[in-house]
Amino acid sequence: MDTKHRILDEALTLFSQKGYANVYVGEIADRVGIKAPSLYKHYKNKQAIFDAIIDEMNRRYEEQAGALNISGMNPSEDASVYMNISEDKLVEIGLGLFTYFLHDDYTSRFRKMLTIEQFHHKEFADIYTSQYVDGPISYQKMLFQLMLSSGAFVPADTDVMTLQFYSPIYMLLTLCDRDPGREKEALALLEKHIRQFDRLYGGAKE
Amino acid sequence: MDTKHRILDEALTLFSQKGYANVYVGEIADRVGIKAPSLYKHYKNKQAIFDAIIDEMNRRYEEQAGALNISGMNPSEDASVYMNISEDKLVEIGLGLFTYFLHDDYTSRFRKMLTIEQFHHKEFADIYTSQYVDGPISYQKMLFQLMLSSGAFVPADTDVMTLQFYSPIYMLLTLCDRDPGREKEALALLEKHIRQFDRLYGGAKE
DNA sequence: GCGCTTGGCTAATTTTGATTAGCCACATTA
DNA sequence: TAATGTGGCTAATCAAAATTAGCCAAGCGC
Repeated sequence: MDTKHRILDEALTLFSQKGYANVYVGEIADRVGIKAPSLYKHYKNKQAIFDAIIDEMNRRYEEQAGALNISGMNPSEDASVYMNISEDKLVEIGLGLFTYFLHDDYTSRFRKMLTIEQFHHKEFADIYTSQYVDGPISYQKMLFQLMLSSGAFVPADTDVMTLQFYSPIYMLLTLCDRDPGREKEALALLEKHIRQFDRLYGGAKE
Repeated sequence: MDTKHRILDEALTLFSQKGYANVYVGEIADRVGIKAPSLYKHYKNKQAIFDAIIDEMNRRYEEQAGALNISGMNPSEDASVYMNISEDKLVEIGLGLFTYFLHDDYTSRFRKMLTIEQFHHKEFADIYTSQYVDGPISYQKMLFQLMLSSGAFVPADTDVMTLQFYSPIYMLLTLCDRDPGREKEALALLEKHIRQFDRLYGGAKE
């Protein structure tokens, strides 16, 4: 009954490992436990499977963007919540973001697929950038602005602060995508980074 | 006469845009200005073209590593050269690295190819990591250690310092690979980052 | 209990792209 | 200048994958 979803799921896994062109429909079928021609009962052709993955991705993206708008853009109710954000809290935020991105089942496979296809399809490049660069950065920036305005940090350019906070997360994320064995090392380094970050910028605290 | 090189060159360009599997030998031939079967006068098959690119890449890599060994690993002659490294000098180093990586004709295409193929071939993942993560980081780290030991910076964990210095360069590099239109913005941000970095860590200076 | 839809299968068929065969012109050289 | 090697071309051929045809069983609504 949900063979249709299983197909998408296995296809995404394969596309994220080998890229669209290296995956044969027979391979997808195998994983699902059916024969290749049966796939065509569910999708018009290979391309349609790919497109369905993109659609699903867009759906989730909008869903998530919506959620962020509610919880993120509107915390003006009480900015002081952020004032006393502790070093530990910052570590939690940073490592949480990293861990979520790295391990979330869907997200991580999708990110790898985007990585592989980004230079081929412009739309993928755009999605990638908004999802893994501009998105997180604008969210973090908003946080830092709040924290700054409530005096939690030494005054500084928030663009730079955000860049400095986030880019290690990003770099280590892509590193672990390539080599999952280095996750532990990455986490340790990331924690040191964030504590150091807090020390460098948090001079004005308490 | 040097059709053989032209083939490699065009192939690399195409592989870096679409990935090995999406490039047809006829396409490479077209670009070179010959017919597909003529390619086989120069290379045994498509795979051989690919392999030749890798070989060439390895050749350059070793060449470059050799050069670094001479100019980089052995500057113990006079560490004090680094003591007074100025903010401007640091900016120059950072932006120089960024600009070189981004624009060097061969390097940039090769990096994109690695990006596309990294999850498919483990060897590529390794090359990528050593070339764009571990390599630059260990080099930078060495620099910072020298600078620290000569008192140019406030004492700090060099792993973290290096991570913080380099990862913005890395992130913006991959951003510009995806979207060259953002180079100017990236450069400006990077310069601000490095000046800020210097301010944060350089407290002990002069 | 019958006609219909769903989703699976096997056995073609088609397409596409890589590769080979075999011919030819030109240049080099013994 | 004949022999040979090089690098190009057109016209096959091959192989691999995608896709289609056509059959069948199970489930289901009337």
